[in-house]
Amino acid sequence: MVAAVAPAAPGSCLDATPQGPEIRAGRASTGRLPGFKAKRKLDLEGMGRQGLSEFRTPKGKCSRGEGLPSPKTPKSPGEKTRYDTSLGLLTKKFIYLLSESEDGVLDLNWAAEVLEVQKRRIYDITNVLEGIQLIRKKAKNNIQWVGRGMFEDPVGPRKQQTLGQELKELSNMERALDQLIQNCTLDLKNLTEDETNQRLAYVTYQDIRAIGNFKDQTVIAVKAPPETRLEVPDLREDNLQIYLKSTNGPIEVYLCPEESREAGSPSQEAARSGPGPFTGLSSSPSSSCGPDLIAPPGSHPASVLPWIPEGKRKEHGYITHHHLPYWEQSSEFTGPSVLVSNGQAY
Amino acid sequence: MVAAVAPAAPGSCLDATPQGPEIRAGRASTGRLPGFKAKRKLDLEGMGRQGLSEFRTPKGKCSRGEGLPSPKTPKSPGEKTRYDTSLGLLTKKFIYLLSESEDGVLDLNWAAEVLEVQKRRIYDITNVLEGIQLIRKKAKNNIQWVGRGMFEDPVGPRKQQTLGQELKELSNMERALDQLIQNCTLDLKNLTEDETNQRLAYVTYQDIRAIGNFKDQTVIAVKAPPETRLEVPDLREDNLQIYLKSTNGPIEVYLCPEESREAGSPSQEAARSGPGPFTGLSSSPSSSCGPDLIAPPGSHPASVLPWIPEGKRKEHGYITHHHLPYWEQSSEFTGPSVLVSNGQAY
DNA sequence: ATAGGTTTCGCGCTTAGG
DNA sequence: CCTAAGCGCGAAACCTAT
Repeated sequence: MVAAVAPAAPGSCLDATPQGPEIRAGRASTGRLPGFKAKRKLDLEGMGRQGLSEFRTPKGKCSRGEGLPSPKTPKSPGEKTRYDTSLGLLTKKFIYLLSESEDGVLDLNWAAEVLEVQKRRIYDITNVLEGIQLIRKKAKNNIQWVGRGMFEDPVGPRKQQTLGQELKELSNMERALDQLIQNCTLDLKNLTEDETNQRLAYVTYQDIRAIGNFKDQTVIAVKAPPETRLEVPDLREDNLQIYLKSTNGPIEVYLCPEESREAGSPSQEAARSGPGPFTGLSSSPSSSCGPDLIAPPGSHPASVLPWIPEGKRKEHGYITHHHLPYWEQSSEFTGPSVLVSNGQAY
Repeated sequence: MVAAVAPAAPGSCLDATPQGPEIRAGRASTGRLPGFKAKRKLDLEGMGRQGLSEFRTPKGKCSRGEGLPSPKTPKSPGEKTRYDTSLGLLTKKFIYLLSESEDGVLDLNWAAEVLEVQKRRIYDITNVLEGIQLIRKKAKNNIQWVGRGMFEDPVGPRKQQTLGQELKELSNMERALDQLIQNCTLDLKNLTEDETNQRLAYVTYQDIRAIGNFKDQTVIAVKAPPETRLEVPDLREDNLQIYLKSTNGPIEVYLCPEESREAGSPSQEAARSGPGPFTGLSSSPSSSCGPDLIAPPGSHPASVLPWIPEGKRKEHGYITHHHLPYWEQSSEFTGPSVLVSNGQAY
């Protein structure tokens, strides 16, 4: 359609015996006059808008930082140097055109026209680009850009699509789960805020002790205001420290003693303080107000703190959380009601 | 050196009148017999190890998922179809070779030999690849792969190097800081473990209250065994819950009352319990053992818990952390001694 | 410079394949 | 019969060596 060597209009000043390479005898078999490309079409055809001009012949010296060799031979102004028609430059132009059109689709014929080259050359480019899969044949005379090709990370188009699919599915899954979580949260909130429920929302000493996981464990219940922070720096074994901070109110902590031991003599074991890691505060026979809320260092499963008195159960709501806006982006330490037990998060 | 069309040894069975395309009269100017590529070298030359064989002629149908058109014409077994010699396939092989050699340098002559193609074709490839700057001419007959070319994200080689540099510097910085942290930790550990220091390592009620940050804040000191876990789920504002778990021992919590208020009547404000978020446990006038270690919901800066009695200071070591092995990979909640205050981590 | 040798590679003939 | 592309001639661009 486009290509085909024009027989040279018999009167064109351009074709009239140019000073191109002397017409060698050889290869004359085909009626084709060497030198000068005869196709031009007429030059109109808006050609790719602006840009693209930056690819023009680097006439003067042109400080070519990288890329193509560096076009020597500034030669005569009207002549097109070899560089001007090089595949490399042409490729750049081609890629440029490709980048222009969003959706990365490009018509080869149009490209050939705009770039003023034989279609043949375009094929050279597309073939290679297809090889590295940066491009794909979309239809006749139509190719399409395809992101990242093989290199960089060897994800074939197959794998690529597979992963894309998987990603989409996982996203949906996540959204669904988020929805569920939100629902649950809301339900819980409503359940909790209900006046009726509030009266009954509590746990007794035994309730907690009854939980299997708490068997032979030290159980401490802590109530702290919103935004309370806790930190347990890991020093070395044997000892442990925790930093707690609260802005919005006091923190309450209850040590839940084991049911098995005779409940009622909490301070009994507390006296048995020894040279453990907690020799400090814990072992001090507090003097200010009654029994310290402390268990001695040596006796792990022991406990000495007052718990919710059985008779008063009605009054105590353990699961009383409400709304609090989270300024905190760290979702780690925000929220109401804390129940600390052993190892596993609960 | 390598290329150059071999004039065909006058006796080679291969070149002796091959059945290639009939020798057309035209273009005979140059003494060159068409058909068959005359170069072969001898086929030895280990050729790029294994691999590459996967690029061989897709003889049978070959379920070609993507990429090149799909080579029809299984044709006669000995003949090379047009697909076999296509630029696209060749490019793939070429890129493969390139990927083989680390450092991404490749000798074009060698490539031409291995791939069994005329050098000319290699040039077609390199020119295009150079165009998109995926490749760079390193030297004569030598090109080099260059990561990500223009598209994808326009990070020029300049920017790239800059970022690389920055990355390295930051890594060093990080290492240095880690070192410092470790030093500090060690120092602190030694300081703490020293018998002499242990006797004096404590803080008094006033000491803490004296800290500027704690002005008008509720301060709670918590001592918990290693591996104690705490969680403060973020529900909604206004309310807060904390979950605490400890396997290795009891947790101790002290509420540090404000100095300003007359110290001595801790239970005073405690009685003023109201319908706040902490109506539950906190407001209950505990019956089991003296005053509850709780502050009422409404009065934030209030406190009611017993603190370290002034007279006993000597006994109490607040900063008594020792070694504890961390099974936990989550370095969040592991370690001894906790001091909780307001918002900012401390 | 000039000549001779290489390496690159524009260019378009020719043809496989639909 | 026409498009897509393999293919290779031979010139330009590069190198030495004279």
